[in-house]
Amino acid sequence: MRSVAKGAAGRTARQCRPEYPAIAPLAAPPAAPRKAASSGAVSDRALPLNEILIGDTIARMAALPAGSVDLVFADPPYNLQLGGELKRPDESRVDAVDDHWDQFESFAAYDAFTRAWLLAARRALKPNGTLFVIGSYHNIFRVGALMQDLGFWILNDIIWRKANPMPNFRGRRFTNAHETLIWAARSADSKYTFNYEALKAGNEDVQVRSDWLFPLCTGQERLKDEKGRKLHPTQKPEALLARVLLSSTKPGDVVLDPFFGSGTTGAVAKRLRRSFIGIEREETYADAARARIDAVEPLSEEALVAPPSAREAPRVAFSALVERGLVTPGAELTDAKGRFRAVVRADGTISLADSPNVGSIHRVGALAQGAEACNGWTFWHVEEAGRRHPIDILRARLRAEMGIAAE
Amino acid sequence: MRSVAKGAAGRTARQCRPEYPAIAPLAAPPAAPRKAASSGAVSDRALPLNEILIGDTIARMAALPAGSVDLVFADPPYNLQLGGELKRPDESRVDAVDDHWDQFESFAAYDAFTRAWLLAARRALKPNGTLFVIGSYHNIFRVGALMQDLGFWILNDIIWRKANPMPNFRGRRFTNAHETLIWAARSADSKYTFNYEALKAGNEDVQVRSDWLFPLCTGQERLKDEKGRKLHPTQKPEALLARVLLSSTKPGDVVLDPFFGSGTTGAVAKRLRRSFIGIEREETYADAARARIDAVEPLSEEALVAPPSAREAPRVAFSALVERGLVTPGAELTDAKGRFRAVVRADGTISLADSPNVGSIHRVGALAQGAEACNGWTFWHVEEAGRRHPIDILRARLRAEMGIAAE
DNA sequence: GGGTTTTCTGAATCCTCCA
DNA sequence: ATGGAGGATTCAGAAAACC
Repeated sequence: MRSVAKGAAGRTARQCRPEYPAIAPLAAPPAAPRKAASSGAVSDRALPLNEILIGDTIARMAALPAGSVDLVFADPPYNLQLGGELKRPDESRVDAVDDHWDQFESFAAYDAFTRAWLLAARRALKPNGTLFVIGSYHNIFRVGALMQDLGFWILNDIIWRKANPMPNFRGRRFTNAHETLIWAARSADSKYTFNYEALKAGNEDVQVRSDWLFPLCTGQERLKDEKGRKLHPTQKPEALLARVLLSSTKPGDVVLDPFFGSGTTGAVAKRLRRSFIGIEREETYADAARARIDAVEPLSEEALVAPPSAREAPRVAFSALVERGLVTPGAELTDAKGRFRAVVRADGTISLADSPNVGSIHRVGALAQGAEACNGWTFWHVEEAGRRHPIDILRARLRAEMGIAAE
Repeated sequence: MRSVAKGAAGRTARQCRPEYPAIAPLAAPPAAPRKAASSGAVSDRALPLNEILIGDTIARMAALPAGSVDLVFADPPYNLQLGGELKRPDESRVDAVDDHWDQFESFAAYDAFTRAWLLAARRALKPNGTLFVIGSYHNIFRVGALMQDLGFWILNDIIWRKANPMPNFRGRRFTNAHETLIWAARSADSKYTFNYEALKAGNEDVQVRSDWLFPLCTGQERLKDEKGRKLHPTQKPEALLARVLLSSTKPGDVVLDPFFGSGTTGAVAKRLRRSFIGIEREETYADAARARIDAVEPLSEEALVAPPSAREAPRVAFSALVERGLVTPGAELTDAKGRFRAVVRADGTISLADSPNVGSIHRVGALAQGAEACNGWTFWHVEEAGRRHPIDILRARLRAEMGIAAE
């Protein structure tokens, strides 16, 4: 890593890892199972896939079939309330976001607008769909509270830590160095998509945290107009969208972006072989987005195949191991240190030695330790060739035999 | 929608506020600026400094003199959606968690509670006071939106990035690795305290960002009960509070914590020579907090001296330099590169070479560059011993002569 | 051409005193 | 209250300009 071994304390700024977290270029199981995009369902055929709809986002969303999209990614107006112009210490002027679409009469007006588009987005979502919204302290609290009011179930709030934020020029506040994303399911009982294993595998085998570090969208990636000025005031970095789509969608899924802008969502969706629906009010932005997306080459399908996911692997009962002969009834199971012993029964239950207790590998494992719960697959071991292995090994062997890859 | 012209844009923000509910009557005594804690003002004498008040926080706050505290730090409860057991703020049970109406009911109850304590805190704050609230996605959005509704002016949202968060055991979400603090002034025109220079100096001379990295409160710092279990479920790390107090208060300031809990705010306030007022409902916590705070030794005053701050240094007019002979009338001033020249006049004004312009060092510096504004102290240079120095050097010399430290 | 320096810019609620 | 003036204030990264 770095050589900034400065004292124990290590303050904030310098402590951030300079390198950006690698995005696993692979994230999701094969597209096949979810046939959303290719199925012949009526509602699907009505979906304007991979198109940019021009007009009022609420009306456009209302015209989509209900329950038809897997993910909504929304980057709504922030309702910045800027004072006079701001200058840098060198007297140059800061190019502020003063576009008309970011101006609202009042918090009440902003709330009404927010409520309306959130409702429309919720209607468009499949029951198991999820929603991401990005914002700053100017608007995100209002958005989050309204989401809760409308029945969205918040899964995480996520911090986009900007590697290179604009400083605070007057020295009157902390550098505003992040934006907030809220990730929510359509309702509390949604069975949403979260590609946990793939994310973890792409993150040096540790869980991905709720704080993400990415640089701003600058340089070549930033779209420019014919005069070389930034085309859109708030273009988001593709890396951010890639993390969003890789974490919460599968290839083939449909992503709706009701504030399409420069089309980052569409570009990343195409690259990652997801479908998108964009809604944008301004033709100028839509035209630029279309050209941008046309130039994108999708990644190869192999690049998008996920590593085997334990969670999504089909359940294999211990009894199946017995049935298939990977464990013989009467075999002895022990814990890792050989302190507890149990005997395998023909029905796939096990019985604890020196006790009348019979039950599942999990239940009996818990009983043996006096614990409330226990993962029998990793607790119990079998001896093979003089070495102890967790029975999870046998399960993996069975899965391999069955030719089960990922899902 | 309004069309906001560039120049007039400044008023946008202010126009948003009038329609919000009127704030509780605030007598808002001007409160002798800094020395509040030590001054003999009547309202101050009534302040229960460095005490823990037992009881309902809203009632207790209402009994404090209005406009009497410099900072409120609040770590409110968020008993929502946790563990399937839903409680209203008054501790009554909410029956059906999945009932949408009840969910709404509980949000409404939480909002009412939040609104009430925020109003009470606002009343207790001095006009130039600020408020920190810490929370997670369960409650922070509601709190933030209500703060805006009540007229608080958000200065920053701050992310406490946990160095060692609890992992997500189910693998169904991102590791919840942060909490959010909202920092807000009592109103948009508050002249709040922000120790910018000191913070920057302690951060390798770069501005402190809005994302702070601290470990959880563990080990010796974590209070334990007689059975060795953690005494309080959400004890905050002292490092976090230290950053809060060091950034937004001066020694001697009064800090109110309406959800005192294990007393971290009090312990840190005492160590940093701030006064505190704690409010806590549970005697057990208050007892532990009292013992904890009693054991704290305040830092030496020297350890708390603020570094020199240009902003707070006494004003010295350029004419004073002329009067004292640090610059002689007729001396030549140039910019750093020697492109512009001006001559010092006896009255402390300067005249631009080859032009009829006469005025202050700032005005003439701006004129010379064709800029709108200019800091003459750093723009203009004098030559001494063959080297060019900004005239700011002379000012520093005069301040030293006058024996003026930096406040 | 290659290495170094300068310039430019990014969702920003960004000053304060005194007359 | 309001206006004018004093004078305080920036980090990282990429691109352009300059040797």
